[in-house]
Amino acid sequence: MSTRIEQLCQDKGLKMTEQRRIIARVLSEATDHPDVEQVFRRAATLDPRISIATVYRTIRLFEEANIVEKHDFGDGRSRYEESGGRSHHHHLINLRTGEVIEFENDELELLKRKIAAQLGFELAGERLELYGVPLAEAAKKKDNGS
Amino acid sequence: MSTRIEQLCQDKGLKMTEQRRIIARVLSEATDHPDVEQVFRRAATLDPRISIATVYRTIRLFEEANIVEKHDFGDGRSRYEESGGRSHHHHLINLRTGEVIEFENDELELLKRKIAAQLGFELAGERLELYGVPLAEAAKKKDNGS
DNA sequence: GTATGTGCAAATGATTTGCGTGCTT
DNA sequence: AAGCACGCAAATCATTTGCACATAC
Repeated sequence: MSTRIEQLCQDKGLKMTEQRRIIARVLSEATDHPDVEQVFRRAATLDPRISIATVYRTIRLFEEANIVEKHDFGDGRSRYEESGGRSHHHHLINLRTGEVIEFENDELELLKRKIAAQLGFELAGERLELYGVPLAEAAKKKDNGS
Repeated sequence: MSTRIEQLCQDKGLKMTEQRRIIARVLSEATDHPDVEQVFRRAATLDPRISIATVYRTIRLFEEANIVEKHDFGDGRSRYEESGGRSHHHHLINLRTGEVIEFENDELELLKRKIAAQLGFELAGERLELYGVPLAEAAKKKDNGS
């Protein structure tokens, strides 16, 4: 009983192998949004007897089990993060630096559902990223609400 | 001077070849969100002396010139549509059927900008798709606003 | 013990690119 | 005429998969 992910795996009756444990740990500890290659490298550091194929397979497994979320930030590869690691949020990508900023917004959550409902759907998933340029490289002292 | 796209190409000083004209036309006339393969097939119908490599090159060219927008609806390939063809809109994908429904929502537009501004950014781009399941296969008679 | 997972390397699928030739300006 | 564009086929890149072996339950 270490990672929340390990728990979920057992709950779902998945075999808990050493490599899955490692990958679960890497994903749990990540504060960024690593791609498969990065997960692989971090995992290989903890245990070299791991192959990138397994990382792909495991991440896909976790994804299908809703244990991790897949993101696409525009570069070629897919990025991942533990679902529910923090509360529901979205990402804003700084186009100058590539930095990924997380945000959450209740109004937005309501609005998305409302829009889906108006179209006759129940919201089952979404993809939402904002891309922005700094308002003024120096004018960022307004986080308090100005 | 036929398509708006052709205009833009000339304005940008791009050579206007027959294949570019064809591809421009296909994209202009599309009411769906074709992938490269589909654009290729439609273009090849109009003029068989066109290769998929050219379609890739041309679509990428158009994309970089902000003439078309790229979308990713979850299946492997990228989908395209003419920018500004209609007003600014987003997409809701019906998870049951794969159908793509376009919608626009002013409240959402304002909210996105507001969120970006609060984080210290000017909104420069975004990616937003909703995925939904029909509320009830039959309860879709509510398009009028109920 | 048996089903399932893993490593490796080859396969795949979308997209890109080098090269020699053709067409637009 | 000169440069950019095209077609073709080979190359890339991320991701998937077949197969023989290893491991969790």
